[in-house]
Amino acid sequence: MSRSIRPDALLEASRCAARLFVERGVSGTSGEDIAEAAGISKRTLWRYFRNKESCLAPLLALSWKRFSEELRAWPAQTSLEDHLADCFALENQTPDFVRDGLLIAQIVARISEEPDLKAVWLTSYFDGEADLAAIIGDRLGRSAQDFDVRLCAASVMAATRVVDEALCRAAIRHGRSYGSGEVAAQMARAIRAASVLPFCDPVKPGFRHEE
Amino acid sequence: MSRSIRPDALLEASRCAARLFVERGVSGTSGEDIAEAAGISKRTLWRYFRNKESCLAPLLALSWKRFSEELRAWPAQTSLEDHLADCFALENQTPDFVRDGLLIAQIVARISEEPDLKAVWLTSYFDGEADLAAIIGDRLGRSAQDFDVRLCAASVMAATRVVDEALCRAAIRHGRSYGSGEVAAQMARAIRAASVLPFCDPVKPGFRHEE
DNA sequence: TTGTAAAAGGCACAAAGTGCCATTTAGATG
DNA sequence: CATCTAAATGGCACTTTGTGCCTTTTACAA
Repeated sequence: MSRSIRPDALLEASRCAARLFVERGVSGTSGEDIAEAAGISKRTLWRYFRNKESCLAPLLALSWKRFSEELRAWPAQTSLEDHLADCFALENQTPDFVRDGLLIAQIVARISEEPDLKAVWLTSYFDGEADLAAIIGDRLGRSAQDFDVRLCAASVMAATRVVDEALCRAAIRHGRSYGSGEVAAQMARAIRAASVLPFCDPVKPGFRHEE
Repeated sequence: MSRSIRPDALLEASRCAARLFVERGVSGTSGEDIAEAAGISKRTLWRYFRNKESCLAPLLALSWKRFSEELRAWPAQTSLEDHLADCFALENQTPDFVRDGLLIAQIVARISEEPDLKAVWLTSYFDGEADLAAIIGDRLGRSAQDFDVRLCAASVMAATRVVDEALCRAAIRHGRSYGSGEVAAQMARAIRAASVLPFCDPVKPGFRHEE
């Protein structure tokens, strides 16, 4: 009767919720369904998550975390295009990442019908803006609190979101399939366009952007 | 006992909810409180709104609608700076607009503590992106569905959001007060910076932006 | 005035979410 | 290994949120 220890039950529950939301929609899946699928009690479910929608948040946050860590590792001498091409190359992705990415893509393809999913999804981008500001700030030798850096981060995040949404919709709903190079190129183009500050090109260490 | 007819009970309920959320927080106000304040039954409240948070949506949507209508009326020969200065000038604002603006500012100043408010707030910006894309598209002689136009709209919306948030926080939480000219200038600067496409300067009728 | 369609209300009920306390579990310690 | 402890989980009663279904009221036209 004793179960094996689950090291990250919360994240696993988040994945279960995502799968159910995709299969049956949000209103079609109850808290009980999610708890059962995740192998936890309802009480624990509501301890993990504030409410039904936010069951998704940890999965989205993880996905952003993996991406933002790759951005953190962006060498100062490399252009955005080259770095993203490298990040998105399939051989550099763990199977876990790919599985989660597919799940998220299915969620994103549904946001126009599911206002609750849309809300968590938007929130996760918003929450990522501070990280992105830190990355951009580092690259430019500026503070992450600098207003222009925050502005730039918000713009770039919005661009990322628009591309994500467009690609997910096209892929899931219209069966369009994308090579990793194509994804990297589209993303790089959008990010570059949305960059108020010049962080996309190779920068010298110690470089400091002038107003 | 017969009450006067309320022409826009839903919007009024939205304002009541906003006031209560500001006074007592979201979790501190029940559906019953909102219904009572708005003078409607609980049943009607839940017909008006999908859930507690989204009670705010109509107020936020109205505020965006008023702003987007001013942007729609932006003469092609006027620069962004001049037009915004005009829009924000106090003598051009109805008392209603000002009252709602103050209420919204109080909400926005609280979003960091209220995840549910944050979610509706972000959603309302997202929902406005299509309008903004239409406005930008018109100004540039491009389609609102054009990918670059949507990208630009999303970027500009993000910039608007960052400025809104910064000003509301500074005003409400730190007692900073802004003249309408100052607000217009900050907003114009951020929007211009975030503009991927050149829609901020006077454009000739029939002008068509080249890739 | 009466007819009528839409909006609002009442009420019972389902689902979401919390408070409180008992139980289990993972380690630490002797 | 036995035992102790703090944290995580579960159970259960209860509140709040939200819906289904039906009745009543309201606006307005004929």
